[in-house]
Amino acid sequence: MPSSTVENYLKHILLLSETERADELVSMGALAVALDVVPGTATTMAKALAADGLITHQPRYGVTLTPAGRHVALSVLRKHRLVETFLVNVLKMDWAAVHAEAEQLEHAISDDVLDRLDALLGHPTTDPHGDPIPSRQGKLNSQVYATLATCAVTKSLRIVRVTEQTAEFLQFAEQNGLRPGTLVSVADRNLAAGLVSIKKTGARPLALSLAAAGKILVEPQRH
Amino acid sequence: MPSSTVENYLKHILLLSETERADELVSMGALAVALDVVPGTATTMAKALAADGLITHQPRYGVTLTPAGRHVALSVLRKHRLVETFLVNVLKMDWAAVHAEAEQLEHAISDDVLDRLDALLGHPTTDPHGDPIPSRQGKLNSQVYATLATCAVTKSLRIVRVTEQTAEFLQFAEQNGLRPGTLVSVADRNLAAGLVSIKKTGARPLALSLAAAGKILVEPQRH
DNA sequence: GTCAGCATTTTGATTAGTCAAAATAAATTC
DNA sequence: GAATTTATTTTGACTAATCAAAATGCTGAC
Repeated sequence: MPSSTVENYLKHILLLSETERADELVSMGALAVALDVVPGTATTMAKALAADGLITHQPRYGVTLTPAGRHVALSVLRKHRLVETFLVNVLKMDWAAVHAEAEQLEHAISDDVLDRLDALLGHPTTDPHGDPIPSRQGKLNSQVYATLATCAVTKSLRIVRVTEQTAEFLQFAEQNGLRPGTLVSVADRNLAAGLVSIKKTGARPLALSLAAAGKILVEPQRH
Repeated sequence: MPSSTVENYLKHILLLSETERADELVSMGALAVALDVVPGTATTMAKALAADGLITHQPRYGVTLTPAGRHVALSVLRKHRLVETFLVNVLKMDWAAVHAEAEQLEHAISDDVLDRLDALLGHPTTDPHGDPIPSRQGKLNSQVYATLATCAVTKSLRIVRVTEQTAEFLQFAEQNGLRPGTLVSVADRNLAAGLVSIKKTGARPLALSLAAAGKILVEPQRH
């Protein structure tokens, strides 16, 4: 069994390689920041994971997951997102609090318990933040969506995902009703000022920084 | 936060001191066996826990929990038993499998999640094996029951608890319908042969070793 | 009362994961 | 193309938890 530490490294390598444009290596710097360790620690761990065949390490350039490493990472991510879904849907926990809980539970839950949880929840495909849940077979829907920072202005949009884990941001989103499923439109975008103004039907406009708007993924509203 | 290792030491000290007659010290030998480490490791850890004020250590004689240590131990035990109850009652898992699962989850679950689980389950006072669940305030019902090895013969009895964690024994008990709540009577007890013969109403008698019978706690049947 | 047997403690070593800080290599600037 | 900046790697050290095996100290038998 991989340790929780190993699971965390692999999970974050997966998440970082999703963020970067395809088949880019994940840098030691980015990995160290994600795991909150000094860069030297990330290098040491990278060598150990490479020796175990879980990642490939191109010294000085970065790492990628091997199939074996990706398999572990997807399993951890599936646990994380199903646990989050359970905590919100069944235990009625706050959207903003569940990430921290799931960080712990994802390493303690067995495949058997996970399967039962999955069935109890009705085999969901996304978690409460709209993040896709890897399938049991390890398939991860990584569809590319527009964000409130990049989509066309005034179009009728549906929020599909909020890609930010901090309780702070999620609380803000919650309070302003910016959850997956919510219908919004972009009223105005001012690149110079770095501001996006969005509007929920029947509510007053809300200003977001471009950075914040970029965390909210949307699709054209379906009818 | 105490590490999982520390939590496990404290939990097992609590469990061992429940087993022993009151206010006996828990020996390093017993502790080492319970935690599956060599005795020297238990000694080393005992000194560390004593330095942290979680136990008192009488060198060469044994250890007991301080109030602070007992508090941690009870919290872990509460998590363990509520998780077991959840796994059996909600996820419909097998009686025999849940102990191993709960060993992991007890260290990963927060107090907040635990409270919600407790409410979801309707604030149970015992887990599926009949083991008492410590209250949120840290009260542990440690009522002393007779066992099938010690109770009067032919009396009408109700099983209240099965004090054995191994999947093997629990599977055996399950298959023979020896769960908490089941009504049984002791048909015969042969101390020389070390055998107890028990009988469920409307079933044929079942032979148990004295050791096995001693794991099954009973009370006089209530009407 | 001495000694053998046993549990406990001590000692020295190991592994996983980490940090601080020095050394090195790559990229950027001029 | 040399020099500076920046990222990465290396080195040495530390902590938590563990084991193997030697040393110690109770305890009960004689």
